[in-house]
Amino acid sequence: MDGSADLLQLDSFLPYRAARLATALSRGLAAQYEARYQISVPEWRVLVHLTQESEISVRDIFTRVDMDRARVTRAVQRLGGRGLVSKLVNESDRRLVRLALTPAGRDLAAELSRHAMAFEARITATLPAGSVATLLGLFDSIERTIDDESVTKLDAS
Amino acid sequence: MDGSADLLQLDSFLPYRAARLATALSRGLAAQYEARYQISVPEWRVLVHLTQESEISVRDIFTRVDMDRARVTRAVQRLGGRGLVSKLVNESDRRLVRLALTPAGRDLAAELSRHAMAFEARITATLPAGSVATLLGLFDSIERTIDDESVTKLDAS
DNA sequence: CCACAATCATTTCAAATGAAATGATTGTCA
DNA sequence: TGACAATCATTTCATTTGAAATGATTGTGG
Repeated sequence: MDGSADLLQLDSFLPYRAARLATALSRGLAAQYEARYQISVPEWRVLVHLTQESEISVRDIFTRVDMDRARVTRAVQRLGGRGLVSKLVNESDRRLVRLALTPAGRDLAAELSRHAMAFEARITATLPAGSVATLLGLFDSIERTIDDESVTKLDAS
Repeated sequence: MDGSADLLQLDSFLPYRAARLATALSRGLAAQYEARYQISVPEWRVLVHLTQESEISVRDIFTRVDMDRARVTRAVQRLGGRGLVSKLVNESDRRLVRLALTPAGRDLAAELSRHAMAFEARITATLPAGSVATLLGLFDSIERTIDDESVTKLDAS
């Protein structure tokens, strides 16, 4: 009856802490590449994603990388203008675009990857062994639960 | 010598996964209140922060809540216009503003808190016991390491 | 085969964002 | 005390964002 249960503790509230962590990591990482290579966060994501597989479409990227279509399109435009990414029409389905790294883009992406891995290594070096695996596993679980929740809602409508 | 070490695996890259998790949680939470109460994410943060302590300034909020001054100012303006937050001049230092919840703001904040806690409970219910404490502890460590890193850089300049 | 829905990428446009400038007030130190 | 730096909140302005509209192409049911 003391009412304490209806006061949210922001500092231990997971969505808020996740947002704070993501911002801190994103800023820390961007400090490694933004000024030096003139690459924005959306551009970084597109470049690194193109490293994973070649010959993919705009849709392939934005469904996996948590950016909407417009953001991917604009990042690709800037990267294309700098000769880092090539755009060809997919002849078997002319609605799709075939994106790929140019040689210059591949070089830059490799450079960015090195900085990114070094940054992550510095961050995780201070954590107990196995922490990253623990984090990734919990992140997976949480994302699945959120997906289920929104699907459930859609069903009810 | 096979070169695999210089390819970043995006799906297990902590900054990327943290960003994805934060977006998913933020969207899932916002779905609980945005449409129903006409409250944006920055407004939500200001309201809930005002729940923690009363009589605080714009600066108090944006230093703790990971939004810049302009964003806090604008959120407060909207909340003030709806009669949810009051703004008074701090007489002991007339540069500062004394922000506080109005009775209507207090009611709404309590309502939002309930939804938020219920949402978090649904998310964490599926996780192993103690997971949230583990997550928060690791988040703390990572944030400290990032702070140290940027401080180190400033020292060198 | 052909109308119509669906999908893809881009563009448009209004709103949000954040860095820098501004105005007001307070702290400092000579 | 009085000039000057520092701090607070707000505003300005150029850029970014994302929802919706558009145009182009492909899938589908009759």
